[in-house]
Amino acid sequence: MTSIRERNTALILRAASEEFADKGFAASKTSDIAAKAGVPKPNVYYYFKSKENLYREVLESIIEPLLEASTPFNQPGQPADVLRAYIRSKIRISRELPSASKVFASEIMHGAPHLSADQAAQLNTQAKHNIACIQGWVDQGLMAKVDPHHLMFSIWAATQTYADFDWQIATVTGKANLDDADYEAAAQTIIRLVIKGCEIDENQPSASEQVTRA
Amino acid sequence: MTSIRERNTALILRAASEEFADKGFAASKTSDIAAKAGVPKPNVYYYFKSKENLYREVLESIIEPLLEASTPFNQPGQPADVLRAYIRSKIRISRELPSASKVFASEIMHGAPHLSADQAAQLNTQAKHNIACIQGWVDQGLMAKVDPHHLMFSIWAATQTYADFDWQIATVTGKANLDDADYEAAAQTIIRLVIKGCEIDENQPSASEQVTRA
DNA sequence: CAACGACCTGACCAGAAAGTCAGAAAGCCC
DNA sequence: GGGCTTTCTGACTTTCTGGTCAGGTCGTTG
Repeated sequence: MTSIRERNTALILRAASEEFADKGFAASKTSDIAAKAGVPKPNVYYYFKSKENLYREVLESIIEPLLEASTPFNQPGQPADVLRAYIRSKIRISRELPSASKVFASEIMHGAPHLSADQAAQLNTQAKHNIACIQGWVDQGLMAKVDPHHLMFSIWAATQTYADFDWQIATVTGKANLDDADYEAAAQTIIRLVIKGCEIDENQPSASEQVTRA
Repeated sequence: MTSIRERNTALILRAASEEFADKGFAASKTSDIAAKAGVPKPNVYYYFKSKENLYREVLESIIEPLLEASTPFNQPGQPADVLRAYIRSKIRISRELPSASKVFASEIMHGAPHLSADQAAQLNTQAKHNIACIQGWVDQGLMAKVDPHHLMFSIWAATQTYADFDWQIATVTGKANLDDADYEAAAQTIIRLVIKGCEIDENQPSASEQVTRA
């Protein structure tokens, strides 16, 4: 029974997520994390060797969900269905793991200095796969000729923003917290922009037709 | 001739922008900023009273450009034209003021603790105006019934991302820096998503027609 | 050219926060 | 209950960095 260990590490990890998300790595104090977790500071060092180590573990906790969000791209499906599922996954992450999401965003914003080469490679590989997948659809004439890189950047940004810039969203909407309906509206708006934006233009030849004519 | 002062404050301000953008407020050292600006540390304190003060000035430098980007909403125009102009302004800011943009994003991400009430109010007022403007278009049947809040969030996010998450963009595209063509492609992609997403659906009654029938 | 203020400098200080440690307490297993 | 490991504790050290200061230099203006 290492239930004490499990309990405490979980407690510390959660407190650390919130603290790092709130203030950033450098501005977060281990003593505050300890206080928030309800344990004495030396225990934080007992379970995690250092502040940086603790930070890395928080960061790691978001990598898997992030990779998992891309599963729609790893299975066969129509462009619209895949994109819809992907957007919903990303929105769900923003909603359910807001702190880890923010920590990740902050990490990326500062050039990912704590991300391991392996983690970066994993994320990058998946991203490139998704982009290649979209490029494939474009080439097959299944969707309009939209730049897949920029399309992905927009989707990432639009979905992440609900975690990262929650203050701005709260200020503008006047609601401290978004509810189910708000997240549904957010998902639908982004899905609409993406799906409509990817629809093949009526009075324009599709990519495959162009190829045939060339 | 206070040209010495002007020169040095500009030098320090630029160095500070980059440093704060790169590492965040807390992780930035005034000694590093001084070194990057090519002046001794006490001079930083001579021209700016404190680190926080310096940070606030950097932050302030982005407020005006940000407000200015909304000018398309303050003049009459067709929805598509206004949105197009707005997106291009925002992309331009991301490109031309990447450091200040990042500092601003980071500030918002952490709950805007250094933003003055006045600055927050200004930004908020403008944001609400833009959203009301879009809502007006929807009500007049000039565009599809898209939630204006979420539309704005998506536009903000999609355009900001080129400054904030430049590392990710560099990693995925494999280019250290985006060139003119890349920014043009980015703008066009976002514009396409937004314009197509806002187009009135053919086989759906517009808002004004609905009102007439009601 | 003198004198006044703006500007520069290296050495210094104070406080805060990361990290440590020796030993006490609590669990756990036989 | 005895002995082992895990967990806890408060007091301590160390390092780092924001901020200061006394005095020097420069440059501008009468």
